[in-house]
Amino acid sequence: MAAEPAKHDVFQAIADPTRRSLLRLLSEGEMPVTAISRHYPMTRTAVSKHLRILADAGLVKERKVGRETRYRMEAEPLQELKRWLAYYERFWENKLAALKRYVESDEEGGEPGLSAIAEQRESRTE
Amino acid sequence: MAAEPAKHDVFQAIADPTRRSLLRLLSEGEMPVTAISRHYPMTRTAVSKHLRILADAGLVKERKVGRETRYRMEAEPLQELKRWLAYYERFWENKLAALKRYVESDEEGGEPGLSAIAEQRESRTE
DNA sequence: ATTATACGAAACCAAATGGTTTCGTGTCAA
DNA sequence: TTGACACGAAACCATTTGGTTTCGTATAAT
Repeated sequence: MAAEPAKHDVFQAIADPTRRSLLRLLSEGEMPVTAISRHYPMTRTAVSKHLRILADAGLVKERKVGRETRYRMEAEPLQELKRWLAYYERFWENKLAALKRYVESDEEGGEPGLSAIAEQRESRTE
Repeated sequence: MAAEPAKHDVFQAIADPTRRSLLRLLSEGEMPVTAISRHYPMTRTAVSKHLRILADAGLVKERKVGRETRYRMEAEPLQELKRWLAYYERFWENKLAALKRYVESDEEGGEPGLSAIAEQRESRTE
């Protein structure tokens, strides 16, 4: 019972720059298709298809008002992205913490655990 | 001077489920290509191409050791995703806060500002 | 009633994507 | 030195993607 079919997932939906832009635009409020498409250098139909993909991912909802279809953003599905990301945060946080220790100790001899960071900081100049 | 060419961006890189899985796998540690590809129902070459795309986005780094190429994860570029996401968090947080107020007040008459939530909670059974 | 507007569906197209097989090269092992 | 192993490059292929134009239909305006 329940649950959307979700033919397109959130990761795929936000992969396209135009769709990310659409999301941003709609975050300012509901808007009908023609008004939306005025912001883009492509046909209304193309924009409409992007909106469909966003809708499949649950990131926008449509509402018919007279002869127009108004779209609005739905941010909730982005929580999945946030959860996914949470797993990886510790990795860059560890590295930042290590870097901080390294800088504060201001020693030059690179301890083994920090080699990756040292390498990164030197990656310029051959 | 400086700055990666970044032919592939992070959003596109993580759009593919296989690549997300690769990232997860490599988060456990450095691994050579053949070992990596044993986890997937596709050829080593295919995996190699996914790794290339991840590398283009800066999400993995390679290191040659003897005849093998070992890959490791680099989480930092995911910070871009985090920053992107930060903009949208307030939207679902607002909604959650509104829902909380709604539930706690346990009134039945829907105030105008909460119509979207009411609608959402009733969306079944027409 | 007629015309104009707003939109989606359909058919179509070029390019990108995700995969394959085949082959060449560098490196380790006998 | 002769294999065997690890890998990437290249050529190729089917499907998906991002876009177009054309058309039909519902609603609003005259």
